[in-house]
Amino acid sequence: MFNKLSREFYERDPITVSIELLGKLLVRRTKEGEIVGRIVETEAYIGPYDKASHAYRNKKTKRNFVQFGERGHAYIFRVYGMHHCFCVVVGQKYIPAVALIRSVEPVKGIELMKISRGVKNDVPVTGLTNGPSKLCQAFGITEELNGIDLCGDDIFISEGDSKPFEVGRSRRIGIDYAEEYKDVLWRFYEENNEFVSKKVKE
DNA sequence: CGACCGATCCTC
DNA sequence: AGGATCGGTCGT
Repeated sequence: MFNKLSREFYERDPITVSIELLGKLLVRRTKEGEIVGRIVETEAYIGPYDKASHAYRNKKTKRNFVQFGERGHAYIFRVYGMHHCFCVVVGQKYIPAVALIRSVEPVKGIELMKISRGVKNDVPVTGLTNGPSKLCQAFGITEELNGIDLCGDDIFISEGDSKPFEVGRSRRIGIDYAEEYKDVLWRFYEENNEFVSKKVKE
């Protein structure tokens, strides 16, 4: 039914993996049911030299230690004291690097997503998962899942269909503090997809 | 040990 | 444009 991505998929160049994650399916299995979204927007963060990365200068902390571990595990962190972001540890082991999943297009479990997001049943589906913290809320992803292996069965990423699409790229969102790294084009998205979180120049 | 602030979202 | 909300991180 699903064709789960292998460990080897994640053990490649972080930029390449971030691009190739577009169009893949994020799958979450809960007791309430299965939730699936098609990944339409990602960002790459490469710890050793990227000033926007939580692991800049290879600094290992209580928050970011998962980035230094096995590839294909989930790095989940809290932002603004109330929201979560979901990343995949990628790249050469054991260099800290991740692909941040910024937006997905709902595929299955839309009713569950609406309940988790706390929105009324008649709201448009476009606002459900178009942002890193929105999709975490929709998928029930919290820091309890930090470090979980995406090669397992509770949450994983699968091959999608092979329909072609155009890849857009831009600066990353919300990292104005990152000096010379705030302008690198490490945000990737599917062109003309209405579930991409926001338009950015360049 | 205290102060600062964010890989965001929502409402005004 | 501004508030919510809190733990990690860093400076003292």
